[in-house]
Amino acid sequence: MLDDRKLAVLRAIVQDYVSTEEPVGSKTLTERHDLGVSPATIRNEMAVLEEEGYIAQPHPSAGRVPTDKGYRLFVDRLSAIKPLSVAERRAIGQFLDGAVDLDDVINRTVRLLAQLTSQVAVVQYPSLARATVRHIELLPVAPTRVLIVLITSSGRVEQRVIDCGVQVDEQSIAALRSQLNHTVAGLRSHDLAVALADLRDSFGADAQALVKPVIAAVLETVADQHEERIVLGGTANLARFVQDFHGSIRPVLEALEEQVVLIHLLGEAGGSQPVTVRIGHENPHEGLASTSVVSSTYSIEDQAVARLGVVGPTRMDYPGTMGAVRAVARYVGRILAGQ
Amino acid sequence: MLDDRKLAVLRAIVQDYVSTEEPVGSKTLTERHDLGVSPATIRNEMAVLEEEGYIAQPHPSAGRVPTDKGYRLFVDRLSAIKPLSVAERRAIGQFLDGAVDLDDVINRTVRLLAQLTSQVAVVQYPSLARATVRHIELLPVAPTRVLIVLITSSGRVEQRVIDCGVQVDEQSIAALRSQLNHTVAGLRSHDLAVALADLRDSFGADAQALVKPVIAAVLETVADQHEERIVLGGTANLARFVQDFHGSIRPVLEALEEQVVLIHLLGEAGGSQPVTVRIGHENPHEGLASTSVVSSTYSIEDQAVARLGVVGPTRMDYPGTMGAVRAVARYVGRILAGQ
DNA sequence: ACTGGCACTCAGAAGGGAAGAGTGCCAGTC
DNA sequence: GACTGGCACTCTTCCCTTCTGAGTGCCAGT
Repeated sequence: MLDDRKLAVLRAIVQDYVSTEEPVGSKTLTERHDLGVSPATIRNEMAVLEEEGYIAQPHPSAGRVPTDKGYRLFVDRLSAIKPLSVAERRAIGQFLDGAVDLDDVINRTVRLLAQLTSQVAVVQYPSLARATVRHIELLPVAPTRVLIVLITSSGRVEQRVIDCGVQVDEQSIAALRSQLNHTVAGLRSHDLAVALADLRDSFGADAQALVKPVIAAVLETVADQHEERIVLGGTANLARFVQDFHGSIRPVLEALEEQVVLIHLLGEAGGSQPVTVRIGHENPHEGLASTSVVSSTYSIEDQAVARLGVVGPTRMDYPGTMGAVRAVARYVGRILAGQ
Repeated sequence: MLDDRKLAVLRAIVQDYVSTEEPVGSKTLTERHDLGVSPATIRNEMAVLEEEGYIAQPHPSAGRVPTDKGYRLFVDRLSAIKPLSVAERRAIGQFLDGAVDLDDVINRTVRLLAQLTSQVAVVQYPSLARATVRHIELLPVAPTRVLIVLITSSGRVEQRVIDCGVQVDEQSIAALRSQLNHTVAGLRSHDLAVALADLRDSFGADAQALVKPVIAAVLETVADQHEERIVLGGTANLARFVQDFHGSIRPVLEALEEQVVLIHLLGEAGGSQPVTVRIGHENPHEGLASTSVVSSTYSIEDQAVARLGVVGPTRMDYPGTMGAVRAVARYVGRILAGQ
């Protein structure tokens, strides 16, 4: 359907539009790119591209602008991820190496990504579900209340206070703690659930007032996918793209404030590609219809644990952004593995 | 210097400007407010107010707009904090009552404040320095590494991993843990530092490899004022005030992204007033020169622990915002005390 | 299949009143 | 002496028109 020259024209349009922010016409296109044909020929090609829905005209006598479909084709077939420069890579490494703990790594990552891409960065904390439980701590904080602290292999700490209803003594808490830790060691999600259920049933009826809520809370914490923590940074960068968002960045800011939206934003692990791109309306949320999300999974010791990415206008530098996201994802995984 | 009528005029100007978003002239002023005199008289009063620096003209033939100084006078002498309606109070209570833990309380608070005031909300986590340490937990996470978890009376959990350099055994960790907990019980900042130093010296030379870094880390964590966690919400509301910020909300968003700025933003406990207001240039940061910050301390069981507030354009409804901030601060303290 | 040329369209800039809001000042009134 | 009505003046804002330039589609010619 689309011969090589049409693809070359589309590529040129995307590149020009991204860098100039202005609809691109046939004449400027031939001037800036060595396509070897005249504007008139380009016009014919453009007419076809428009008919097929890859480009569009903002108004009748303006140049062309890529559509979501056009960007999609560009990302899939017309461009390659652009590796970062050596200097950039070194800067990333140095910046992340200074981190002292998990929180610090995540915070630094989000700032780094935002700065590197001049866009909004989103970083998810390493997932509980895929991590193993390293330790469970139980602490009485009031006569009937127990604080549960859960430490995972990814260094994440989850806490929760439960109320047992009845008075609980230090001794039974200590007993339960040691049993719990013995049971959970190294287990992942499903196996953990089974093992904990067994453990719960092994306690006598008198201990259930304590054991039952504690184990329920542990299971809930582990299973609770909704508790995914996500950190956002670089929202100020949005201000540079007011025009791309039809004059108001409000809907975008609103979407980014909803935790639920954020969680779905980064999407699922995208099969074989290292970097996933969601363009415009491919995004799940209305307010993000004119944004694109470039995201990637990061892994700790070959275990995919979470995702990170950036949100920007559909008119973004895809190759560069993809390169930055990929590079940062790799480094973060490496840093976290070392901790 | 300023007689009652001039004050009445200033009050009317502030109220009108806040509600209409437009410079207010002498004629409209007499139409909307029952000042009992003609526009010409008002004009004379306005001329004086302008000379004194309470109001200004955006351009020669426009109406008047309050200056920072004008707002200041309005807040200090011309208005009273507006209590929330019963319905609003009930809504606050219900919304916050649903919170399950500290994180949830803080998150709900920030959302609540943002929605209630239609502005950007800022909430600080209860301060470590003023809280007592409820429990310290030590967990070996690797041969030479120990995870320190610190639980404060305000329900906050701080974590840190340290590397002792040498291999440490479970037994000495357990011993140190029980000693630590025995020592810190109920102590606040300064006393805690002294007690911990004593404790450290009481250990033998062979144990110092473990004891020294652990105690140092505990002290650091407790003393570290910079680690104040602050949560932000409702930034989307900024978009509504683009005009107030000379066309770009970028500097504001940037300022709000800097942790350091945020920490200084809420300011210090403001003496006797329940609610502190910082207007325009009174703010410490350049980017916030056309915003005002309304903040308040919140207390847990009469112990002031942290602050919360909102950031909005200087052209804001001060009485209403102050009422909302005060009410939320009270409720949060109450909720946290109950947990 | 490509190109040059031409007529056409339309957004956006530039210019020019006209309207409207607001001001300062002054002379007159209570 | 304080207040008011009136008046001349100053600006912004809005709307209208005009003009320019970029860009298009189409067609006949190479």
